Amino acid sequence: MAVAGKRKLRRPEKADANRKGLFQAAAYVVGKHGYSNASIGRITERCGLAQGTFYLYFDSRQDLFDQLLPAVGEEMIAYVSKAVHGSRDYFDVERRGLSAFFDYLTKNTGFFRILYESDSVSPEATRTHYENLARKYLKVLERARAEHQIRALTDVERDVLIYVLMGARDYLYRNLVLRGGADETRRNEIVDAFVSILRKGIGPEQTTP
Amino acid sequence: MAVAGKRKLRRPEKADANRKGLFQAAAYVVGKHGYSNASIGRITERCGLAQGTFYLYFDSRQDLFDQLLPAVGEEMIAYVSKAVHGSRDYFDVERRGLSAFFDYLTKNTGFFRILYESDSVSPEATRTHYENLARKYLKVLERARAEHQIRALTDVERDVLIYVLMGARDYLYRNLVLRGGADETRRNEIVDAFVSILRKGIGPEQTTP
Amino acid sequence: MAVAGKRKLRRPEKADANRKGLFQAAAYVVGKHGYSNASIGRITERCGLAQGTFYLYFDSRQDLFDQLLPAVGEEMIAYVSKAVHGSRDYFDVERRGLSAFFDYLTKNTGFFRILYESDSVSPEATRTHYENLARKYLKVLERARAEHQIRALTDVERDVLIYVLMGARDYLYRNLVLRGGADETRRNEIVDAFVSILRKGIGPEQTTP
Amino acid sequence: MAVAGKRKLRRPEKADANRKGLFQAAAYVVGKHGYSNASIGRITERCGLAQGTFYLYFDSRQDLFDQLLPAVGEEMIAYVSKAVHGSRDYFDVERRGLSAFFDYLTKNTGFFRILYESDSVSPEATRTHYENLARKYLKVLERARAEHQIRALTDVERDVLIYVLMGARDYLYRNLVLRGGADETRRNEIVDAFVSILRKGIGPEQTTP
DNA sequence: TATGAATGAGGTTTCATTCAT
DNA sequence: TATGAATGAAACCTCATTCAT
Repeated sequence: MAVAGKRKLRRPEKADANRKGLFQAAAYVVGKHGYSNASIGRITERCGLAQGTFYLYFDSRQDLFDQLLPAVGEEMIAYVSKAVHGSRDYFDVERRGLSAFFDYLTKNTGFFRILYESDSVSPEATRTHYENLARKYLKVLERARAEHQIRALTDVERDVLIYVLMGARDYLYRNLVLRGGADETRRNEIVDAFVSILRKGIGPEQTTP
Repeated sequence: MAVAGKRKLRRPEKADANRKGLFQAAAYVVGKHGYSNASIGRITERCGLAQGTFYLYFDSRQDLFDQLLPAVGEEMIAYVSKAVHGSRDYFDVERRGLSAFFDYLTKNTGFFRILYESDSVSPEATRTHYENLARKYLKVLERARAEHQIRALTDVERDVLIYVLMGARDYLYRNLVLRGGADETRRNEIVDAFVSILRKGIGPEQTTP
Repeated sequence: MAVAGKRKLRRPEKADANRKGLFQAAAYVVGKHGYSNASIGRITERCGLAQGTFYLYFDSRQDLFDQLLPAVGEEMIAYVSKAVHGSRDYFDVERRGLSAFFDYLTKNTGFFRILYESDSVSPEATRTHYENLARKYLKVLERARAEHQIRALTDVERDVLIYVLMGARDYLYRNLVLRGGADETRRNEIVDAFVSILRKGIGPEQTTP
Repeated sequence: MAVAGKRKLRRPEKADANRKGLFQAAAYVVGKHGYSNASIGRITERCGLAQGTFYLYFDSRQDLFDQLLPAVGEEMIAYVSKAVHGSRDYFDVERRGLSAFFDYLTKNTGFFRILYESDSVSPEATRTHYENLARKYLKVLERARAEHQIRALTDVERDVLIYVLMGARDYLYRNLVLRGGADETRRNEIVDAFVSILRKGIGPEQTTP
């Protein structure tokens, strides 16, 4: 006690801590039980606050839900961004990116559920998240093209590509990694196969005469 | 009365009708209000049955949810299958398939929600649905390969491809068609762009010396 | 049990009984604790039903409050009407009416509170009640005039009179009877004094030269 | 700073200002939303104080309510008193008094609600208010009698009269002015009709042989 | 087989009051 | 003296499920 000093939080710091605590608790609870079972009671209990306190930080349960995915989404994006830093070329970015995505979701299974249920609970939040994501993809693709690492794409091809890439990460994780229970070796195979298809497509072999 | 006959449904027929009625009502209500707001009351009201009657056909609300997506999913699959019948080659199948998928979801916006929320409400049902779908894709791919319309794929490439295709349909519809409000022209462009990427990939152009 | 027969209520009878039971319980609870403390829990507990059952008979708490005063008001009006039946003339009607009103409120102290708080809780209900009452007064006054028991009144005088009469009953009860704790003798004096003022007014005596 | 002086309120002055500010805010909030919706939060917010500060000036919410009506009631009484000053005779006092009462309530609709709901929230406050009022009436009547402007009244007649007058103001305002939406002309008619009834009563005309 | 009244747990939200700052 | 974050007890309402008819 005499030693302390550090442990005591000033008023505004405490407020920040509570807010963050509620976000974390919400992420945990929604990730584990789904939005519809994420009651205020469960959330506040988990971070040691009273139910009423919740309303000092959020207008309503919906208000929290509207902010949840964008908040946790940034974290995921940051994780993946960091992982792809220093890649050799565009296809290396995709390889590392998909791999890091698998990693992140494996470690944060909750994020998975937050993401997938968000669409029905808060379309707005979902839209924001996907826009954040799309912006990221766009930047990467533009640079890749500038450096002639990928072929020229029409505008619509580029838009389509962005969502194909997003969808791929999602579906590959859900169906092959999570449901398929893929170990590291298998995950690497998956990643390689994906990059191979992405690079070459699946058109028939050119028979050079 | 004893004479009657035509108009009156026999016992098992009536039971079947009720069961089907409940499914349809559930599809409508879940599609419109989401699983969590699909109360037994709303569902039974919509098909003119009493609340209690529900439990003669389903063990519980969950039991219904576990059966709902596979049931309505078959319809969607049938719709798409029919649309691709008579295609020229594999890429024509993909073209028509994606187009038909867009059509179906545009006409049956309810299906959309049943599908996307299903994952959190009944993972089992979702798994079944995606398995049905994967089987379909597999058959098509095998035949395409047999007829040399696509290049040779490793086993893992084939698995990856299947889920990339599924994810693409999902994400393209959600983000470009639905959210983007694409008209028919734009939808055709999207479909073409997708098939083009699928066929050729996005690797850099080969510069022939 | 073998004897029974009478005790068992048929379905629709029971529904009626429940509805009436809720009304009575509500009248009691509101009369005793006021509208704002008349929780659904208290009301249903008092008539031995579950909280949820309440909503089979009323859309909401407000819905009940919107119906409460008119319902109990009719009872009061009927009580007073019966008491004035067979009066000698108009002033006898007023005398007996006021007396009966005092009686009714003394026996049903709850009514008092239901009436006075109703204005802020359900203006609609209050309006309905006062309209019912005004109609009653009007009829009595018209007949009194037809039989030349009161002097000719202008239209606005008649309107004013009606509300003066209503207000008098209210204020005399509240201030002299209830608060003043009047016994029967005193109550009779009050009634007589009121009728005397009503009949003669308070203008200065005519000094006949 | 040390120099200052004028603008800064001394300690007790500031306390007084806060107290008065809370009263005013409470009058506004109760008048607009009713007692049951007059939360401490709303009241303090309106006068720019913190919630906790409330408890430096009042023991509890109830404590405030117990003082509110008498406080604002004085203002109304003062308004009416001023308006009747200089009247010709007693009936002129009643005429001007009723008229001023209508005026005051029309301008201060909030007072209306404070008054009518007060009975259930704080019977004590209500009693005090009506006693203040009754004293006023008594004085006026005594002088009127002394000057032979009204006929002789028994003690009980006088008591009854006081509450009939009070009830009349209340009911006429509520039902004919407020609900009836009376304009100035109509209001004057109402006032005149009331005074006429008050003066002459409604007994049948004397037919002088 | 079919009904629908009845249940009661559980959810979100409000708010008077306290207390460390 | 003044603050406002924190509390936690209700309150209203919904709904899956049961069961007597």
